[in-house]
Amino acid sequence: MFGNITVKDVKKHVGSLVKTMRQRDAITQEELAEKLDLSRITIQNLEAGKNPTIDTVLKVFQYFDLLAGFDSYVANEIQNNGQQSLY
Amino acid sequence: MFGNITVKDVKKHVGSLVKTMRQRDAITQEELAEKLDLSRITIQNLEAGKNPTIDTVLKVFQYFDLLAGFDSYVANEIQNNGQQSLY
DNA sequence: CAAAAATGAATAATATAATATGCATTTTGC
DNA sequence: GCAAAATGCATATTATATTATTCATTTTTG
Repeated sequence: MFGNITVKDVKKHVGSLVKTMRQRDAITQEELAEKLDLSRITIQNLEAGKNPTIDTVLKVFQYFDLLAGFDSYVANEIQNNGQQSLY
Repeated sequence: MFGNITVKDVKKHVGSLVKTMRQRDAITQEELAEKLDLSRITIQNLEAGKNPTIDTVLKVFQYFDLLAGFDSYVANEIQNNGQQSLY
């Protein structure tokens, strides 16, 4: 089969999300980096789909108000998988 | 106000998710690490809410079949935020 | 179009994630 | 209860993410 998502794909998509949000708010990589106490290069690498730390990703998510939503997503997965279905 | 989710909180929750999935499948940290070509310490730190790379997180997600779902989540956020609402 | 700003990308230095090892504690299975 | 396995945690080393700097290219805007 094909259509299998790879880790690399997802990193690219996370980068695209950051770029999308940043452009929506019309701020530069430099401005975003300053606000989050990161360097412009880190933002650039993130947007380019490199391998950031989860801290970097979550700080950006927090800035764009995506953190609570992501947390809920994780909590939901725990709920769905923590206990085997009864059926 | 209170109830604000922090980056640290989310890292803890991601760690909890991994531990939950691993225990559901009844495999050890060592076994999971071997399968993903990571060390037991990396799995342990991940579960403990330390600061892993996104590669580590996504490899684990992939193993537990959470990767496509997460990718869809990201794609959805791009859709929701890429263009300002018309209303 | 021209100037300025922003981005992509490379190199080198620093900070830190990933790793190996060892040991104490906890959990599991008999 | 006891032995074995699994986990938590500490230190030291290695690999790599982050950073600073620089320059080429692209995009913006006046």
